[in-house]
Amino acid sequence: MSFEFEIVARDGSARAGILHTPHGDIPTPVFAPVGTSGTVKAVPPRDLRALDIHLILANTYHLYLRPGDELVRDMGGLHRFMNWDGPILTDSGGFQVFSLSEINEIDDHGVTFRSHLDGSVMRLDPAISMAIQQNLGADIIMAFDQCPPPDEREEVSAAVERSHRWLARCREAHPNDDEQALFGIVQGGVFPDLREKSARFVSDMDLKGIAIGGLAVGETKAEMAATLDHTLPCLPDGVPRYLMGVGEPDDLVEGIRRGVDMFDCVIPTRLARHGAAFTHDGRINLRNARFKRDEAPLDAHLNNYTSQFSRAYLRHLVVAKELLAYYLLSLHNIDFLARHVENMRRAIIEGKLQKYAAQFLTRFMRPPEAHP
RNA sequence: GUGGAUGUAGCUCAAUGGCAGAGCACCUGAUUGUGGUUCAGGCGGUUGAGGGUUCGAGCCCCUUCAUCCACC
Repeated sequence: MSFEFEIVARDGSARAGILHTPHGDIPTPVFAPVGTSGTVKAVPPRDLRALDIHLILANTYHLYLRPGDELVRDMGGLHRFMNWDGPILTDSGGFQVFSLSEINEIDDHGVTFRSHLDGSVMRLDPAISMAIQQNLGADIIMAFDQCPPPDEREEVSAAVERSHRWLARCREAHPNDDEQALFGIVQGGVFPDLREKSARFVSDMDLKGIAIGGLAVGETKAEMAATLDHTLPCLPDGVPRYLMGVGEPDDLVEGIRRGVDMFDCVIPTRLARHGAAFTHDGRINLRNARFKRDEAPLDAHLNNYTSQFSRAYLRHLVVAKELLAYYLLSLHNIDFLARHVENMRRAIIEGKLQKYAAQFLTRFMRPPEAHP
């Protein structure tokens, strides 16, 4: 059992690689759909395999609250529990503590909070997060960090220091990377000096992977790109870089062309729940009345299971709040992002990433009124 | 046929005789380390019809139409 990362091709700053994990190899760049409660909502493993998904993210915070990490452990671990035999990544639970729960107290040791489910008082700190993630048994686990608003310097600076101390404690609590690889997380908001400082600190920890956190949380796309420009050159070359919580199709382009290897995002399934779909001509909102009698499939340039249904029918399912709407749109949106990343991997190997990126962005970012 | 009640936005309903409103629906937009939510904005009216009183009527008076209920 090992976590080796091989880089198989480069195109400028972008890389294509293979990450070996106990549950299989992950071709990178890779996009990981996110699942609450240990499963990708509305899309079963059978479909994810059919879509050639190589990695999924499961949420530590959600599983900790329900059904509980010890139950998952007793049921044979997350892979067996959700019947997914491919690689799994768990987040630390920290982000949701800050975004979903009512914080009671944050101190240098950890966070006391109230569950958003039943209001009960809970505690999370580096050691607890490591223990939970060990019980869950994912292939890749994340350090417990603090993700503040990205543009308040004092708060960001304090969060960087705190996240660094917490990373050291995670390292102590999780010395064995053979079965589970621990990834550290770079913070620093939109401030270049803080990012550089954090990147160097995390790089010195000799981790199996390094994540860039604290982005896609309210800053502009230009700020995110600039932050990546400041951060990625400070990271070691031979270690996978993971941009957390990203993202939208254009963000994946910007990340990959700068050398990001891994992404996760809720957006394909969240958009599905909101009745929206990715297409090569941009995002569409199926609630729009203009699709009422549209017989075309969602995206003429992406053939998948959902293609056999008309936009008019899918719109009807969305408006009627039918469960099938969430399923079909999730399937389509996950497929869109997976194929998009796969195309970029192939383009890197062929030395044509910039050409692909330019063509993709030109179409995808066209103003809506120009769409067919 | 008699008595009573009710007629206001697509729907359900507000509005001392003083700028005709809300919720839902409909039409847009937002949502980036998951709760289908939520948020922001927009369209929407000859107050059933006709007449009268009044400075001013959705509201008061008369006529009429429609719907519902009760009783012949």
